[in-house]
Amino acid sequence: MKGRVASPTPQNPLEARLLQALRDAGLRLTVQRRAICRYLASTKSHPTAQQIYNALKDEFPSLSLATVYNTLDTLVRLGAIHALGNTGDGAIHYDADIEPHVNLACLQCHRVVDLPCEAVAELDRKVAAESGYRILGARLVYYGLCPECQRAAQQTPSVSVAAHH
Amino acid sequence: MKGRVASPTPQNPLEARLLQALRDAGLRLTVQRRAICRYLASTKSHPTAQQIYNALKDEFPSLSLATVYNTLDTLVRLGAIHALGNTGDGAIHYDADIEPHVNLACLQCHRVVDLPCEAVAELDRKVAAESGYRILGARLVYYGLCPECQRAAQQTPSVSVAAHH
DNA sequence: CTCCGAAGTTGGAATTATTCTAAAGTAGAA
DNA sequence: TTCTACTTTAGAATAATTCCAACTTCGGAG
Ligand SMILES: [Mn+2]
Ligand SMILES: [Mn+2]
Ligand SMILES: [Zn+2]
Ligand SMILES: [Zn+2]
Repeated sequence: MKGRVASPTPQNPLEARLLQALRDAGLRLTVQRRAICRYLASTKSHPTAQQIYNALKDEFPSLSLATVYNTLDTLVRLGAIHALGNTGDGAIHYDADIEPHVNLACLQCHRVVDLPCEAVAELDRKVAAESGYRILGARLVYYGLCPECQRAAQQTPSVSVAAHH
Repeated sequence: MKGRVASPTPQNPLEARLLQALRDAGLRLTVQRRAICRYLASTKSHPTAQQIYNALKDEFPSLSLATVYNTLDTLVRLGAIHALGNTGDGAIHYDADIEPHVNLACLQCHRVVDLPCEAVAELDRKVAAESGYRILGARLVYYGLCPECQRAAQQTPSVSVAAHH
């Protein structure tokens, strides 16, 4: 049968990689960490800590936002996920996909999408070889206005780039 | 003679570009904005708002931190400088050099240095051509431990990556 | 040259994402 | 099962950034 509550070996390879990173570091695989890893691996939305918390609090009512922050920080320090930074909404967005690619962030709607790009792999190699740094992660983001928000801006040409208030 | 108080046409091409971006946008070239642009163009240190403020407050005692934030925001929105994000010190670092290059951020000492890289120009072109976004800026950062901080970490192997407190 | 309105600056208050804390819970080795 | 170091938790604390309303400055009209 396909019953049983939880699958000990996750099908999602992204999720498996995150859990393995925790294991390799000698850290415990708690329910909370599993849930956060599962959520990170399940979405391409580049979520913030608050978004992860909101997505999980129904299933795990005792989950604390502090745990989400702690886990994200741990995963970033392990190099298992990337911290892309703020996209205009004041919160840091995270990316569980560490395969070489470029991220496009919209300053208007705050969404982040991926752009496959072979040149990034070359970049990774060059940085690893020449920088002398111990690299933990990358933040490869181009920011601006997505196609939809550009259209929306044209229909309401009221505020120019110079306008503050 | 080489007297006179201020040079109307700055020698630094980076500074000239920042001022021209403000002019082109129809914005006023105030003393504060000039000073902030001059400082941004004068350093390769990828400063934060507070660092810029600290560097200028002796020369401009009335300068407000709010003005530094406003000006940085304006320059970012014009695409004249890049917002690289937080490097572990909780503050956003800015880069007045928008020529294609990679930035290396150290999570320990919070310094950011440049790594020239021709592959980035290709990346820029690809993103401009294929993304459909109106690109305002880029945040091309690899983060980790700089050579110096790696050495320091070896001599004090007390706290591993797993240690929180 | 003087006046006026828009744009810009200022200091301090307000906001809020993130971090800190100490107490309570639990994974996992033995 | 037992033990303990590692984790989680709720809430307080921190501090970067934004907001605000009053004041100043700039550049053009008259
Ligand atoms: Mn991505
Ligand atoms: Mn740089
Ligand atoms: Zn958008
Ligand atoms: Zn360092």
